[in-house]
Amino acid sequence: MVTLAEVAQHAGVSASTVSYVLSGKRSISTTTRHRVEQSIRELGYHPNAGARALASSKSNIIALMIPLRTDMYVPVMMEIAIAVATAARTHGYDVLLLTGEEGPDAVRRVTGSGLADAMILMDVELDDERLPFLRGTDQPSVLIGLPADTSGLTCVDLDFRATGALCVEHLAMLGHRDIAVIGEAPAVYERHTGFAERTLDGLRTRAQELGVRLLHRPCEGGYDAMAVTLARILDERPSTTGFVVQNESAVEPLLALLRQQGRAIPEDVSVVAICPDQVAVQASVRLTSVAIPAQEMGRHAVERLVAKLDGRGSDEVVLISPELMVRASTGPAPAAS
Amino acid sequence: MVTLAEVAQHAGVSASTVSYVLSGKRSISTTTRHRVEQSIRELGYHPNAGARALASSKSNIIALMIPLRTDMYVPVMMEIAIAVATAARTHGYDVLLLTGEEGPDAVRRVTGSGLADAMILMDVELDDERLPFLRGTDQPSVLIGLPADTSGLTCVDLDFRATGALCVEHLAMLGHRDIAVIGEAPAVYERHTGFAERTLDGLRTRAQELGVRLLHRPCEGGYDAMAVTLARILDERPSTTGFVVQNESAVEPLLALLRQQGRAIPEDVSVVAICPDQVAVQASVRLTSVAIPAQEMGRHAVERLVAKLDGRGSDEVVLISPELMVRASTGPAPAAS
DNA sequence: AGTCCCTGTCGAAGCGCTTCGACAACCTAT
DNA sequence: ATAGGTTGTCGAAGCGCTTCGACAGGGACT
Repeated sequence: MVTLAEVAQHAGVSASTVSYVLSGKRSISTTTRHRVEQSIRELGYHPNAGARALASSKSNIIALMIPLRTDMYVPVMMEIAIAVATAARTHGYDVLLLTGEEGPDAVRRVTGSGLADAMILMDVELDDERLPFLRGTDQPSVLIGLPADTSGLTCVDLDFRATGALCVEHLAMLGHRDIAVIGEAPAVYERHTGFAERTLDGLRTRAQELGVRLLHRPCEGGYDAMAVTLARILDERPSTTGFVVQNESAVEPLLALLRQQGRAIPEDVSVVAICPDQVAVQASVRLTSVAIPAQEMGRHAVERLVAKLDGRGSDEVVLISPELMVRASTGPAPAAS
Repeated sequence: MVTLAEVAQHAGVSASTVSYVLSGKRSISTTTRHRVEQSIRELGYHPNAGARALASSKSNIIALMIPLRTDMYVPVMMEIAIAVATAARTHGYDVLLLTGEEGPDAVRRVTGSGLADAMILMDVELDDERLPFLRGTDQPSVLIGLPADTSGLTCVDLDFRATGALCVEHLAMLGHRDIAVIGEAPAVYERHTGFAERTLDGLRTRAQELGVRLLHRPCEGGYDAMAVTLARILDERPSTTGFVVQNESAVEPLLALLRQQGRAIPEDVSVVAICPDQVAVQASVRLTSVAIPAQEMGRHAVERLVAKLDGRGSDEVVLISPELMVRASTGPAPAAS
């Protein structure tokens, strides 16, 4: 393993000079710089991460805490994770992957050991148990998701309340008066995941404002669960003509079931999905949808974090505005029969 | 930040003693140990990762290189990543997330800087450009996937050849004589991803042995692509009654299309999928499938790697035996009309 | 009583890097 | 010609930990 000292010797300069060439924190003559760079290349030198971290108390690592459960939005999570890793690299950071398993302990461990300089938390619950510790430390952090109390925190998220409102608006505008919401699995609501509740709030509020009737039903993904849920909904409100689907894995089953019952999309019923664009265009009907901008969220989170690490930027909540893309799954409500 | 020295002082022992309590590398009297542990708890001490890495030349970090592209098996990748992270933690390792973006350079960077003690590579191509370097270094590594030449490497993968064979066998046993294979997207074959080619090989070989006719067509995921592909297949071989689907995102579209054409599953046509169990049971028909054991692969990879790091274990190829689970999507071939 | 061997503890030497103060060497402005 | 600034380089201290050799004290032997 090549060390700084060896490079210095090879280039005929002192170790500190090499260090300054690397960091650029002091001016170095062009000749010397070139000579050092040459030696680095020839010897194939890579600075030792541990020594660096020890001497500078900076690890150049960002910890990313992803949820352990895979009961929702797996592709979204993955996409965010990749976006975070990619964005972090462009700023010279590597990403440490933590699963939610250890919970608050992981946060303490990583902070305490100086393993990472900062962290990004995903799947934040409204009253997340990791938050008190995060507020109490000066380790920079960014949440992807929105807890109930955001004071002293930086958060990045899609504006799910606006997303809900947007979906209702779109359907209402098309004349739908009875809208059913296929929500996330009950477990998601039970642990008070912010985005699910906010979406619902947005849906309800706007529905009320527009005088539209709304029926919300949580639903596990999959065909069978969707079949049961749909039957109940149509039983309770046969006049339903608009659907908003939040649970990605319920989308395709819903479409199949509706078709099977002889309800044409979008002639008889309209469906709006909240899902990644890729899902929306790959479905059996090109879905009118509000996209979940995973990439953008990941990138934003890293940028906020790097800003904090550089002493720029402060606590703030970044809500990304939802955009509704009209495709082939929504249309005017059928004339009342 | 609490240091070893502070703990030592608080406990009234020397720093080395605290270190030995932590590592257990020398015997320590029960009294002293308890006193030290008490101090550690009281002061909330966490060993500094950088210092540790520097002094011991071990980072206790495993690098995990995941593919950047998201054109296939996203949930599988995610599940593996989570399994790796979880398994690594139980062995005292953390996981560094690398995207394939940097390619071989990332391997060199991480190895050279001592950032990680070992690495796990996913999405290995048959003739992967990262392999030469991996062979040339003494950094332990495990591949998830199987390259063409496995000499000097440790690999973990599902036995995709056997998987292919198993699918054909099952259909042949049920009397199907004409089988169509819905493969991965063309791009996957173009970059010579091992698993896709091996599966195909397994399918073809067994088909020949059993005297069954096989038609293989790559297919992008999604509804429209599947529709085109299916039309071509049925045009070319109208007598097709068995399908093997490898591309996860083609499964549901295929089912929908078949139904739409009035072909009943499993009365008229049988479908075998190669996909995670979760997908198989959530589909609109409970699918007969060979599961991709993501968790198991991740766990295995970590265990092999830890064995190497402990000086146990050597290069070897672990092929997980496929298991075909019969569900509701396959049945006897219809009598020839 | 003396020898030998454990067991438990300590001190000190690094690990490879960053960073601070020092200081030649040179340039510019008096 | 001299004082005052720059600029480029160096030496040394130290980051917090691991680990090696040393050694005191106490049993178990001869």
